[in-house]
Amino acid sequence: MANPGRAAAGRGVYLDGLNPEQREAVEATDGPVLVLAGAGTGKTRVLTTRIAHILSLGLAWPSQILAVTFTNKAAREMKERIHAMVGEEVEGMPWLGTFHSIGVRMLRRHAELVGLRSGFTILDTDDQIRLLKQLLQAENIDEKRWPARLLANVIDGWKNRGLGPQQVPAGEGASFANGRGQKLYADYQARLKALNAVDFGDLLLEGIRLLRENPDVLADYHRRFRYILVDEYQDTNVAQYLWLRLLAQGSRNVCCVGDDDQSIYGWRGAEVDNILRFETDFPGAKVVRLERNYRSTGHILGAAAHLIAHNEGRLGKTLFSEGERGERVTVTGAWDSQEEARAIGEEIEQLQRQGHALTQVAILVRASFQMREFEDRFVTLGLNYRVIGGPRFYERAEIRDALAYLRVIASPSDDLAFERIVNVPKRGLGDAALRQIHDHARAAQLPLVEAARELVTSEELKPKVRQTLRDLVGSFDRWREQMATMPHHELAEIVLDESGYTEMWQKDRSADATGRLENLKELVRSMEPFENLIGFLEHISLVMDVDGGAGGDAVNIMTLHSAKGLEFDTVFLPGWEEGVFPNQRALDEQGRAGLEEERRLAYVGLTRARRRAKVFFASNRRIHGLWQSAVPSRFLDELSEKDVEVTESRGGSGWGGGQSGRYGYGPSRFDEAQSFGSSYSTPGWQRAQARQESGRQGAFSGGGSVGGGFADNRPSRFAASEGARGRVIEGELIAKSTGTPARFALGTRVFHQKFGYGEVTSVEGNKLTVLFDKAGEKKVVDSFVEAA
DNA sequence: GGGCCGGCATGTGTT
DNA sequence: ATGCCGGCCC
Repeated sequence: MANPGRAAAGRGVYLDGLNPEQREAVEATDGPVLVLAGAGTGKTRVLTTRIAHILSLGLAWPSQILAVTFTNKAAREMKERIHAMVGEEVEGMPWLGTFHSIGVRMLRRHAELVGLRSGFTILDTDDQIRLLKQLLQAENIDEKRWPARLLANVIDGWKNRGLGPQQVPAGEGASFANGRGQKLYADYQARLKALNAVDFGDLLLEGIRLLRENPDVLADYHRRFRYILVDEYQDTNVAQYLWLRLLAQGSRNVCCVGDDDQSIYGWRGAEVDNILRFETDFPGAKVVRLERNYRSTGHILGAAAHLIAHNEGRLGKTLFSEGERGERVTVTGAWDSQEEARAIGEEIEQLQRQGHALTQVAILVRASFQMREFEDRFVTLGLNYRVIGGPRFYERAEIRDALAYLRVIASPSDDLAFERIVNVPKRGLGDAALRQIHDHARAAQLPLVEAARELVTSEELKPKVRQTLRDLVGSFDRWREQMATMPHHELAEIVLDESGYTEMWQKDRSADATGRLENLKELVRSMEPFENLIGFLEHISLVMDVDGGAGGDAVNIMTLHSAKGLEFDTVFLPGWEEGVFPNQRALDEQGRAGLEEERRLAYVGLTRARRRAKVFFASNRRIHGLWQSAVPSRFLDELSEKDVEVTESRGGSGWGGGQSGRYGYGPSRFDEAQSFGSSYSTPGWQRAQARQESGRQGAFSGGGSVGGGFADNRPSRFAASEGARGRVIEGELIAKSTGTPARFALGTRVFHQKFGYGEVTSVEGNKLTVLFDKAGEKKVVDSFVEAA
């Protein structure tokens, strides 16, 4: 099977350093393979090395490999890593990307076969909902009772399961608006076709239809794709599974990598069953388990393993590590959520004093409302933090408005974009005018812009409205002409200016207006690298993400969901209370399945930690403005005792337990408060109080600009810095092991504020291991020591 | 057409 | 407690 000619060049160099299981997964190129890759077992490495291996053996050309991921970030990383291994060839991997980007690629090539034209637009959630709203209005459905948002979810759910309007089970079509769900779905699809548009779900669903209804096209892809690789297989939904299965029927060389224990997206349509059933779906499949963990210490793995063992219906893996056992997982109770935040803040300051980088610390919460407490606390302490996740750049209203202008310029038939900005800024083209344009468009079978163009030559509109609309149409014509002669980012600036859009925000005196103007500038800047406007718009319809700078040294705050795939030295896991985590709604709506997914989420959280995992719970928490007392999470009891240390909250008031049984399960070893003395006079507490008084200036002037935390009406450092940055990506979170020249050589004598004098015994990028004369061996970041 | 008030929900979130 | 949306009034 190997092609000796190509294999000769540097054979197997890339295989060095793989463990036997990883190597097995890489080398099993033929037939179906399922790689069950536990947390921190080198999953990405296996995937990328496998591709390098296939290329290096000459088994396939880069263009003959289909490699799918869920996120752009994952695709980007994979590209980079393959590139590092095999060089230029990766440029020729046109089929490495997200399910959706590959879906678009296929649909654009064969658009006419599914009733589209090749230049179809891709609607995002916002457009989708506005469209559905129109349909609901047309049907006279009470939007209060049946919100468009809900319908969008219902339709997405159907699409996730690979169901077209005709395939919706009868009972379910009735579930929305008294049985009108299915009809609305059908109407919606018809509207999309009329608009020459698709939504995200269609990118797969129409892809499936394309392959099913056109055997020649399918056969073509079968010939093309000699190898198929899928990342995060546990997150695939039914539609993705069907799509993959169709394509994999060709070569049958399909390799899926995933971890059933990390399936946390069931609520979004992911089917754990896909991974559980792999061997049935692909008979003769080889299953490789990666269980050797390179990330976490023994105690962390032990606690996580014991927890996840409470789930049924797993494929079963047991992670092991050859590293040290390390520190036990700590469990700390606090009186309320404020004390929890205070205790965590103190532990972080402690770590900071010991020389730990804040980028290596993360707080992982179940729900975003928990973040606020930490933000407040950290602002008070002057501790830098960054919130990862949250509203994304391209979802901001001002960005979407600006994009709508550009969309209308690029494709005059984009009615949804036109509707969005026809009266933004306010120019007197309200509902009445828009309705007239709509009516004419429907009668004349024209896009809205064209209908408007005709309408202004008639007497139908009021003179004032007619003039405004004529000007607007004229502006779009002018901008469209300029598109040919002018760099697109300059055009964007002109459009925002001449349309009055920039001015609208300049006049706006609300607190976030400056931030929005910043965002618009950032948008214009982000357009520069693209070849032209069309290219830019195509990119952002699929990549609703912007690379934010990594920012300075700051604590990472994010949800457990967005932490998947990341790792940190120290992980704080607050809010382990019944109702919060496991989340009550997950239990109510999904029962046992919901509980198991919550448990997997806990497992994901624990396994993000390399060296320290610190779990917290509070007895009282304010939820929706009401103080509620809570019971420690059942997950606490599911951590193995030998791996856990129950510590005292620094605030020291314990949690006043004794409320177990409220949720109908047994007593907990965390019910009793006896291990928590009331020690309000601990040094930490005194210091915290001192800080609260004197430390205020630190909150506002302290350190880098990463910290946000100002609520809406406070000075907009938040909006201007963090706000513009949006999502932060993984890249910088892991300490660099190469690249930066080491500041200290082995054997150098150094001095550390806390540990005193010592000698460098190992160097890993910016991380040093130092044998201190008094304090013994410690790992420190190089910026915290100086040459002695 | 614009601004104010009241009702309602308020898990996780990629493409 | 808080924010968002829709309805209602000027």
